[in-house]
Amino acid sequence: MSSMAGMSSTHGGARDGLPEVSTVWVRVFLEVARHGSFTVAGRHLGWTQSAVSRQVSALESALGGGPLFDRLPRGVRLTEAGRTFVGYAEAVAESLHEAVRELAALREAAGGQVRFGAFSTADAALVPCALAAFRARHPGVRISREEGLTPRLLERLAAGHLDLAVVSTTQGAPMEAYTLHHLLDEPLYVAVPAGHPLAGADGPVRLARLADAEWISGSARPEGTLLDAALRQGFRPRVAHVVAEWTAKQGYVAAGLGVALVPALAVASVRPDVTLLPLDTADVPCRAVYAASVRGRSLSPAVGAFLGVLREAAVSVAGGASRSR
Amino acid sequence: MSSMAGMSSTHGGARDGLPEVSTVWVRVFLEVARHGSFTVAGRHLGWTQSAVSRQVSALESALGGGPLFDRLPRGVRLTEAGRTFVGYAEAVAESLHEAVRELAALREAAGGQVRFGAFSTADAALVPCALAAFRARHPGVRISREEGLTPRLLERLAAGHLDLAVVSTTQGAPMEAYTLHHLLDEPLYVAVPAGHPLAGADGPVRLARLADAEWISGSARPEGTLLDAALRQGFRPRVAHVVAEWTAKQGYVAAGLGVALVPALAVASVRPDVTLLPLDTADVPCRAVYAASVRGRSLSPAVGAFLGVLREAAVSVAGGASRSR
DNA sequence: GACGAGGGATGCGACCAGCGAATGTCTAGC
DNA sequence: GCTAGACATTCGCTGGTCGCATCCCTCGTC
Repeated sequence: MSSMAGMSSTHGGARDGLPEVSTVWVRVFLEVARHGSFTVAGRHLGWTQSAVSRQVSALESALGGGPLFDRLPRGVRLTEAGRTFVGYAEAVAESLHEAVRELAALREAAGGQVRFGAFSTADAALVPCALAAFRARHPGVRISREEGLTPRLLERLAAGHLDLAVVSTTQGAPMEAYTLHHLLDEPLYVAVPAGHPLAGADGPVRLARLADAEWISGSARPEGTLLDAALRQGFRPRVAHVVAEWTAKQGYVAAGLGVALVPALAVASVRPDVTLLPLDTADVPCRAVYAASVRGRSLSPAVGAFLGVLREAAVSVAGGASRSR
Repeated sequence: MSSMAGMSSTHGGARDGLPEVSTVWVRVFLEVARHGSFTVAGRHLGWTQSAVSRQVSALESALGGGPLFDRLPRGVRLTEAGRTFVGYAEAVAESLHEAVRELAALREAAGGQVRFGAFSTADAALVPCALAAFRARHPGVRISREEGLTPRLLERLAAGHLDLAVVSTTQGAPMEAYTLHHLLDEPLYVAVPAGHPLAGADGPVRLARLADAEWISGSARPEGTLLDAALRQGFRPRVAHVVAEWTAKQGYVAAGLGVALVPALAVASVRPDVTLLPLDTADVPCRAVYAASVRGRSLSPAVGAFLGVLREAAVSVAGGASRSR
C-alpha cells in the first residue's frame, strides 16, 4: 500500500473512477437492503452485527461518503443514494454471477467454441466420427470446421484463427511453434484395379514392385506428396494423371489407368472394383497424424474435450481400417 | 471468518453464486489484459509484479479455478476463459464507475428528485418563487409537485410518496413523526369590500369587531379552518357563503357579500377593489408555515437544497408581504 | 416514569490477507 | 553457454477486518 500513499487518503476514494469495493460489501449491502436491518442481514450471512455495520460503513466511504442507509431506532432504511445504488449493486452481482456461470460452463466444456481444421482424407471417417461423438457429449459447444492442407492449417493455427488442426507429418514446417498430439499412425495402401497382377499378392507389397507402374497422383511432381517415399526407394514414379480428388482417383484406378497411393484414413470409402494392397512399412513408413495446437497456449476445456474425442475416434478408425483388410 | 469455516474451502469459491472478488482484482485483470504483461500492468498500477501475479491468481481461483491467462515466456495472453471474462469485468467496472458518478451527482444536488407538496396559498408566491430559484441553481433535479391540505400532505409524506411538504400548523395531527423546518410566520388579514366601514381603520383590527359580519369561508363550520380563532374569541362566525377558491372568494368579498380571512401568503394576489386589513395578532396568532419531512429519514442533498431555497423564498415573500401593507 | 428489549456504533485484541523485496525457474536470443 | 526478461514463490511485515464486549439510543411496557 505504500506506493499508493498520497493518492487516496484513508480507505478507497475512487482513484481513477473505479472505487475499491469488495463484492462482499455488495452482497452485504443487498442483504441489508432486503431485510432493513444490520442484525438480521448479519444473521443471514453468518456474521455479527458489528461486521455488517462496518462493511456498510466501508462501502459508504468507498462510494464517496454519503450514507446509503438511514439508521433508525428500529433497523435501517435506504436513503435516496442507497436506493440509487441498489440497481448498480444488483448489476454488479448479476455480472459476476453470470461470469461465474459462463466460466463454469466453459470449464465443463458445456460452452465456448472449438475452431478446428483438418486435411481432406481425415474428413473421410476420422473427423465425422469425432464430430458425431462430440456433438452428443457437448451439445453446448459451437464448432467451426475448415478444410485445408497441412501447411495452410498450421498457418491459420499460428494466426489464431484455429484452436486445433488435424495434420500429418510434414517436412520443412517449423513445428517448434506447435504442440503435437499424436492421433494415429496410418499405413499406406496402394490402390490397384481389381484384375491387377498384384491383386492376389499375400502380405505387404514392396514399393519397388511398382517402379514401372503408372501413377495417379494429386501432383505432377512426387516431392512433398505421399509418393515422396518412392524417391527414397530409388525410382521416380511416372505420374500418368494428375487427379486431386480421392473419388476421381478411384475412377482412374478402376479404369486401369494407373495405381495410386492411399492413406489408411481413406480406406473406408473405397469402391468394390478397386483393390487396396498394404505396403510394406519398411519402404513407406507410417504417416503420423497429429492434432496440432499452438505451443504454450492452453487448450480450453472444450478444445481439450474435442481432442480427447479425436483420440478415441482415431483408435476406432485405425482399428476398423486394419480389421477391414 | 470463523463462522464461514466449512462453507468455502480456502479462498472464495462462489458461495451462493457471487464470488468474493475485489474490484482491485478486476482493475488489475483488465490492466493485464490490456498490456499482456504482469510486469507492465504492475508498473502502470504502481505495484510490483509479484502483487499483480497474486492478484490474478486470486481472481482465477475466486472465479472457479480456471486460468484466465496463459503464462508465456514473453508475457501473458488471455485464455478463452479470460476473453470471456473481459466483458463481465468491464461491465462490473462500468457499473461501479457509473454508480460513483451518479451518487456524486446526487450528493451535489445535480441529480435525483424532489417530491414535494404544498397547500394552496403557498402556491401563490412562496412555491413559485422557490421553484424558479431552484430550477436555476439545480437544473438536473427532477421536481414533482402536488397540492393538498396539510393533513393529506402529511399522510403522503409518511407513506413515502413525498420528500417534503409545505404545511401550516394544524392541531391534532401527530407531529412526532415529522421534522418541522420553520419557514415563516404568516399574520392573518381580513378581506373587506373597498367601501367597508372598517376599511379606513388605522392599525390592526380586533377580531371581535367582526363578530356580526357575514363570512365567506371554505367550509361551513369554522372548526379546523382559519376561522377557528373566532371561536376562541367567543363568537361563532356566520358563514354566509362557502367558497373554496381564493379567486372566487375575492369576488364574493368585492361584491359585498361578506368578509373573509386571508393568510399573508395570499396577499400578493389581491384585487384592487378588495381591501386587506391586518388582524391583531393577539386575537389571531400568526400561523406558522413549515416544511415537514419524515423524522429520522435523512434529506437527500437535492431535498436539502430545495429546503434551503424554500427558506430564502420565505424570507423574501414574508418581507414583501409585510412591506406591501 | 423507570426499565428491559432491540438495534446500531465503537474500542479492543487477534488473525489473516496481501503488500514489497528477494529469489527461483523458464525461455528466447546472442 | 550465457544473459536478459518475465512469471512464480517464499519470507517478513503491515494493516484491514473479524468477533466480543460495551455503549448509546429509542421504543414499548409495566
